Amino acid sequence: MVELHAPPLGPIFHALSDSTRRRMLLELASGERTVGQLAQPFSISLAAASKHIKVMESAGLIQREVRGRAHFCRLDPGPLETAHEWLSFYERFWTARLDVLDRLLREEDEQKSATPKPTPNQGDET
Amino acid sequence: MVELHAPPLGPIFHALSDSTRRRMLLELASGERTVGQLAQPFSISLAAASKHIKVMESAGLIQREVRGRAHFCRLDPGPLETAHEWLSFYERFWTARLDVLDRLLREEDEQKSATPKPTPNQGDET
DNA sequence: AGGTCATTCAACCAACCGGTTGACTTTCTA
DNA sequence: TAGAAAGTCAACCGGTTGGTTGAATGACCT
Repeated sequence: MVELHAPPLGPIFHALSDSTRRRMLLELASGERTVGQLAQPFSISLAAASKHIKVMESAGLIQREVRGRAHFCRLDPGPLETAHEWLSFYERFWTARLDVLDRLLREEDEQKSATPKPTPNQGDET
Repeated sequence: MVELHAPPLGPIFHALSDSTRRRMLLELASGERTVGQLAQPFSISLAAASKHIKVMESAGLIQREVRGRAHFCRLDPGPLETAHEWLSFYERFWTARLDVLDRLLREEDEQKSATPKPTPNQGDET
């Protein structure tokens, strides 16, 4: 375990629930950005962008360094890892679903080669 | 690609941002549950639980089947996989961070055995 | 020193969120 | 068939959210 005091999931998922913030994170994946640089692609005021950044900062997703009059933000991947790990618990459900799909396709394939009927039964779907 | 029309991330992350809903999902990991069963562990009204369930349902996390007067809910892992995949994009950041930590520890270790200086130079960091 | 640049702060607004209560519909059961 | 049980719905409430504007705070530039 690397995270010493794992950040709470609520604020992390809440920060990620807004598309503006997700796009800002994507931008930060390319490197350090100032508040103004992060705000520039959006048609919102600087104050609104500042609020978005504060939401991510208090969720631990962003770290800020003030150099002169500019505030430089950089990505902190820790909370993203925390969220990723939380989701991994449910991984067995979607892999299981894929296994079922795989099994169904395989069975259909076997039936197709065993009984060469031109229009196989569609099942109860529709 | 398995998801035909990937569910939007906003509603998914929003659904996950509430701890009551996350606990309900955990409960659903053990199998099908009715609305009443999902509400029971919490000190909230049935109507409030019903709203939570509707939030998850419209995010695609839950599927409902009405049998008689009971509504049975079961987990749909698709949106969880979508969120997991989205987060995986940032995986390189936390693994990179671990690599750096690893490298630092390794270097410190090498220096300790090569030049047994008690206080090695800290570099230009600070 | 004065002006401009980068950013936050405070106040305000409409919309949404999580919760309640009470009325209602549908289904099961005695 | 009357009542209880399982849920939803609509209305309401206080708090939060995402946005705005205008003023304030520092830091850089000339």
